[in-house]
Amino acid sequence: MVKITDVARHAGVSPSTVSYVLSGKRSISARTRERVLASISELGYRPHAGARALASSRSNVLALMIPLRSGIHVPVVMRIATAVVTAARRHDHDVLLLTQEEGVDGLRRVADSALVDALIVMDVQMRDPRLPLLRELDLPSVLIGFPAEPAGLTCIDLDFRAAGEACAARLAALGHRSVALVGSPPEVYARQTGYAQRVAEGFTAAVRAHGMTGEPHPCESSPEAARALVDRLLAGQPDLTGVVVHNEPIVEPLVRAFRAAGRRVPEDLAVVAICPEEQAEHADPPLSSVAIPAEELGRRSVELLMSKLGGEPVPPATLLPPRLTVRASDR
Amino acid sequence: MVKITDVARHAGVSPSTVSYVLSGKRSISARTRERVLASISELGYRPHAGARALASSRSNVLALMIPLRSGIHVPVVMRIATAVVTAARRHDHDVLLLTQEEGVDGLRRVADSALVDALIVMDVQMRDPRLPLLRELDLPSVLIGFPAEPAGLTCIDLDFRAAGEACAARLAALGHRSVALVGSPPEVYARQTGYAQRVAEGFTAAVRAHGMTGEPHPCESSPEAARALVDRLLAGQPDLTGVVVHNEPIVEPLVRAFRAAGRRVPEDLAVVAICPEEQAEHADPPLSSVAIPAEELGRRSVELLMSKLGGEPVPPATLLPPRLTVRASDR
DNA sequence: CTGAAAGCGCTAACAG
DNA sequence: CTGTTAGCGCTTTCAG
Repeated sequence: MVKITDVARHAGVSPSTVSYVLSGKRSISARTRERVLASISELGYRPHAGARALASSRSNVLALMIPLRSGIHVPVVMRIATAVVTAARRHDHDVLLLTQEEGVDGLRRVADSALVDALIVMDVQMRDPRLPLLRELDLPSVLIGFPAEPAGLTCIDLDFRAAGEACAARLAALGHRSVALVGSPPEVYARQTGYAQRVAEGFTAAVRAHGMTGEPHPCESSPEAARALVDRLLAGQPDLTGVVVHNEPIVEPLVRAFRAAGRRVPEDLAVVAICPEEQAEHADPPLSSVAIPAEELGRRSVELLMSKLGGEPVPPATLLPPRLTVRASDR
Repeated sequence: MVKITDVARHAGVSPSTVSYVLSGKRSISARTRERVLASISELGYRPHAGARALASSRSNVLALMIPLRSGIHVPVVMRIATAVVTAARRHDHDVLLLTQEEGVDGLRRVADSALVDALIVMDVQMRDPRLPLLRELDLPSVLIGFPAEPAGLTCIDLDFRAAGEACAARLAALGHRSVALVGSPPEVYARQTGYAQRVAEGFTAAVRAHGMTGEPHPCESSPEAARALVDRLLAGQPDLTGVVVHNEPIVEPLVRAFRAAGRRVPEDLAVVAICPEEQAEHADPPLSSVAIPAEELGRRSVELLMSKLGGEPVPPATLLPPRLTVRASDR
């Protein structure tokens, strides 16, 4: 293994000079920098991560804790994760993967052992058991999602309330009067995951504000559940002409179920979804939708952490505004 | 931060004794072990990962490189990843997440900097550019997937050839004579990803061996592509009565397309899928299928690495035998 | 602008 | 069965 003293000897400088060339923490004459860099690449030098972490008390690793549970949409989690990795690499950091299963102890473990410099936590619940730890830890952290009491934390998410509002407002603007929200599975509401509730709130507020009628309906993520809900919906609300869907796996089964029940989309029924852009584009018909900005969430989480690690202040709350793209599923 | 000397002082022993209590690398009297453990938990001691890595030249971290590309099925990747993390934790290791995007350089980087002790690489191509590095590195590695030339490497995967065979053999046993394989998207074959080819080979061999007729048909992962393929298939092979599908996202669109073309499943057409168990169970009708053993692949990859790290010999190739579960989609 | 040297916290000989 | 001690490879004062 080639080490910093090897590089120093080869370049005819001291180890500290090599270190400073790499870190840029003090000015180095152009000539010695050149020589050092040449030696580094000639010898194929790569600093030992552990040694560096020990000496500098910075591991250059971020922890990302991902959810495993039912009711979450896997592709979105995956996109966020890869966006986090990509963004972290741009800032010369790596990403350690933790699962929700590890819980509070897992976070404490990687923090206390100095394995990581900062934490990103996904799938935040209203009263998340991890919050006390995140507040007391002196490692910076970012939550993707908003708990009930975000004071003292840094949170980022799509503004789901505004998204729910925007979808309902869109239906109102098209002249619909009787609408419905097909929401996340009941267990997602039950465990008080914020985004599901917030969509429902935004939807309900906009329905009221625009003088429409209609309510949120939690729905399991299975085609059968979608079909059953369609039956119930049309029985209880026969004049229904507009639907907002916020439940990725059943977006298409739902459209088919309506079709099977004699409601064509968009001729008889307007559908607006909250789902990943790609899914909306590839649906039949392509869905008017509010996109879930997975890449942006991942990237900006990392950027927030980098600012915090750099000692810069960051906004405690970042709500990404919903962007509604009109496609072919509503009119 | 509480360190090993603090624990040692508190327990009235030397730092090395604390270290040995933790590592178990030499025998400690029950009494001092008790005392040390008590001090550890009382003080909340957690060894500094960097210091430990530096002193022991073991980071206790595994790298997992996941694919990002089109044509791979995200839920399976995610399941493998979480299985790897879970298994790694059982062996007191953590997992560093790398993306395919980082390529060979990424692997070299984490290896050379001693960030990780071992590597797991997914989505292996027939002639994968990462193979030379993996062969020359002195870090243990495991490939999930088989390249054309696996000599000198440790590989594990579902036996996709046997899976293709088993599906075709099942159709043969049911008396079908004219069959087809609906395979992965063309780009997956084009980049010589082994599993797609192997399914096709196994399928073709079994078709021939059982005196049936039928061929593999690559197919894009979109419902339109599935519909188009169904049209072509029925036009060119009107006596078709059995289909093997190996393309997760279009399994259900394909069944619907056949139905729309007047072929009910399973009455007019037998369908056998190669897909995750969960997907097969929830399809309509539930699909007879060969499961993709994501959890087992992740877990056993880790176990192989642990054996290698422990200096034990491991089999160079592990092919998990296909298990066909009969459900309602064939008869 | 550069060097010398003191640790960072832990492990693993070596010594008893 | 336990203690002493010499590093592991790097960063960062302190000195010049």
